Amino acid sequence: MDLAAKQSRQSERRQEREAQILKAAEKVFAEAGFGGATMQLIADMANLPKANLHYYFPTKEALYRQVVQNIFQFWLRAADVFDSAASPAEGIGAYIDAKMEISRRHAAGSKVWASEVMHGAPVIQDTLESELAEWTEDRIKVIRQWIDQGMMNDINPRHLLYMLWATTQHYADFSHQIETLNGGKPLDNAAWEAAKTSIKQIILTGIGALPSPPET
Amino acid sequence: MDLAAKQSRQSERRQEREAQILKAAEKVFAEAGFGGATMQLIADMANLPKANLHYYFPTKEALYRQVVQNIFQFWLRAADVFDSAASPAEGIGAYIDAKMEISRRHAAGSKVWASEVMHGAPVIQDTLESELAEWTEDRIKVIRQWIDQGMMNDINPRHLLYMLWATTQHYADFSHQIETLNGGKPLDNAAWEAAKTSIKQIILTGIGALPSPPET
DNA sequence: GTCTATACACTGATAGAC
DNA sequence: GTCTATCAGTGTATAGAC
Repeated sequence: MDLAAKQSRQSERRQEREAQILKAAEKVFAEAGFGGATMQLIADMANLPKANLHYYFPTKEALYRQVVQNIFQFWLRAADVFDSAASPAEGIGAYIDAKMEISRRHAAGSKVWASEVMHGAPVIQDTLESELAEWTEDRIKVIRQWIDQGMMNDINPRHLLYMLWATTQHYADFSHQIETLNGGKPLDNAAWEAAKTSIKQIILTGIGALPSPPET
Repeated sequence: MDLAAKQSRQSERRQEREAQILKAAEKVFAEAGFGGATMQLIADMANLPKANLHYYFPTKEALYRQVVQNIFQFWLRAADVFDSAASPAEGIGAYIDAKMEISRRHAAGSKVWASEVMHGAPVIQDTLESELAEWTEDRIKVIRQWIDQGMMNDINPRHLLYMLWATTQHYADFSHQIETLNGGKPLDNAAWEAAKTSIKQIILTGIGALPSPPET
């Protein structure tokens, strides 16, 4: 076996380990917060000796930084549906569906992001100022176009975006409260569908993006 | 001076100190999380020696517990406007205004609450199961009545409540992100009014609680 | 590359002088 | 009642054996 192949195989093993650690770290950071999480807890969850973590990630903060960055990139990729839509009902509806699916499948990541922002974004402030700000301005332009074309009411695009973020991420960040109010059980398929339907009904009706509001 | 008066004066001083410590603790817990907060940081912010904290609150957890309980009682009291309303537009509109005012004036408290829930509500689980569950069921009944009386569309009351909580608390819990997207400055009076107006416009229109949707 | 043992800093909490 | 000095425990990070 030549050197390149050997390096490649080692690189693969390394990436597997890194992914394994990142997955465990995401869960522990979500459950305990940055300060409450310990390298010992993460190591136990990843089935590795504590010291090995420092071999793959030099410091606790570097590991945390990687977790948060991964989540943010995930958010961004999932928002592509917004642009390719022909109408606000289609674009915003698909965006709500996509974000709700993320809240269901990646609740831990959403919680880490929320915690990071709540504590003043100590490690992703630059990302907020550059990438998120840019993304937001672009989406505001799309919404403005829809308004100008008479496809929806004249609402404030920025606050509409905040409402979309808040409402969808609430089902991840406050999942424990929602479960408690659901009799201690996670929402089942029907309940998740009801949530998506309710959100879309209220918001799409609220911004005048539906042909005729339901007169049920 | 008799004994009762002396005890009363001492009790007053003690309550002042406790309030002083609780205020500092709320801020530190909000900024750093439970694990990231230290008794030293709280003592510094309250201008007291570290050991004195243990004189008023036996443990760090007891102090934290008191902070969270105070916040929850605050939430509950501020929600009275919901019941005394004659219509959904009036009741829900006033509830949105009240919750947005809390998000503006008590952002730190809202963050501590959010963090507590995100981490699985280790200290207020019983409160969630009893007081919050009861409050929620009562409000759902009020909304159901409004629907039955034809004053609003047939939407899912529970998910409407979650949307109201998510949207209003977002302005407190994600205030740092919102500030960053606002050019690094806090929202001014006009921006807060715009937020309240946008939320009420979308939700009240969305649930069919307004006489005629704005055709702007 | 991997893991054991350990260094060093810091935390929550307390004992005891005032 | 208040504060200084200190303890015991724990956390991150690393040195060094294998």
